[in-house]
Amino acid sequence: MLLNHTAEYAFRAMAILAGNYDSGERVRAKELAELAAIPEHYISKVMRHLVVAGLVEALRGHGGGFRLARPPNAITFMEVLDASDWSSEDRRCAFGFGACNPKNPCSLHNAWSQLHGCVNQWAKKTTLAEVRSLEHLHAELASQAPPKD
Amino acid sequence: MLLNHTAEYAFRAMAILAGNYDSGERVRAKELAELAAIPEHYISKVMRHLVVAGLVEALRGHGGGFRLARPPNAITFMEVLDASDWSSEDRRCAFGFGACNPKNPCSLHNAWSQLHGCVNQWAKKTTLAEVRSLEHLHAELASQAPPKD
DNA sequence: AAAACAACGGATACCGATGTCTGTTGAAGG
DNA sequence: CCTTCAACAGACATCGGTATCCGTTGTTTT
Repeated sequence: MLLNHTAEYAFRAMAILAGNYDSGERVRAKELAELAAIPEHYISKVMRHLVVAGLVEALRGHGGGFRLARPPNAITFMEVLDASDWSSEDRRCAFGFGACNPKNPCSLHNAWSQLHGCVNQWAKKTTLAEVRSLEHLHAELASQAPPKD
Repeated sequence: MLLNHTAEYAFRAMAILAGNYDSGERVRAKELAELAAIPEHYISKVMRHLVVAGLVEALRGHGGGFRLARPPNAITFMEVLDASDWSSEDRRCAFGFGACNPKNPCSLHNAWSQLHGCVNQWAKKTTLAEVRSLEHLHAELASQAPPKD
């Protein structure tokens, strides 16, 4: 798999919260766990990372729960990855050579950079607004004359 | 990290073998482990996957060792990933919904597809010939007048 | 003030990926 | 034919990410 569990859980939780952002309401951990298919007793760990990273706002007690700290279009997936202690490790050489750099690259440097570059680029430019395009997508699909199906 | 250890080890080993392809000689597991910084007793696991996948040719006994089964430019990183039981899981929904598809997508479907797409595209089009460009790279750097450094 | 609620935080258990060890099989050289 | 070499194969140990549990803290309601 491309992401570890924690990072994938974070993606899902953020997707739910993004979809719920306009309502302004908070989502409780238990609900969130169910909606995002995250183990109920594990979600607190996942959310904690997102909270301390400042991406999610938490409130305790009656009526408490989680919601995005910013609008979805102001939160990139890169931030979510970083929050989930998923280090992109751009600088680490594939061979573990400390001295590996563009001028004195290890033999994997080129390919390795390309791979990381493509993921990082995606993560930096894609925001949580992308997940909300669902409604639009549905709307578009519905309004457009279906090809032939 | 982007890849699990086994997959990364496989990348490194293949890079070494690719660099050694022209010589036609085989590389013993012990050497390979040292060159690719793979735990000496773990490398047999890594290499076996590559062998059964038909990417690497193994020979036992005196003068034995490993070498690529095909020229580097005929082996894509996707094949290496597949061999390392790194399932790209294109079809799996990020939410675990069996019914998730382009016509009835989950809310992460778009973003998820993009991410996988970018990695898969890279892996499919990039071959082990890429790692050999090292020599060329060095040659180019040497021949070119350095910009200003 | 008390009770209910819900996130926080640490301690612990679990499990699969990773790493180690030992013996076996197959190939080449003497 | 025997020895040596080196990949193969499986059993076992280890480690870290994952998951569970439980008590604590802070907030709201009554």
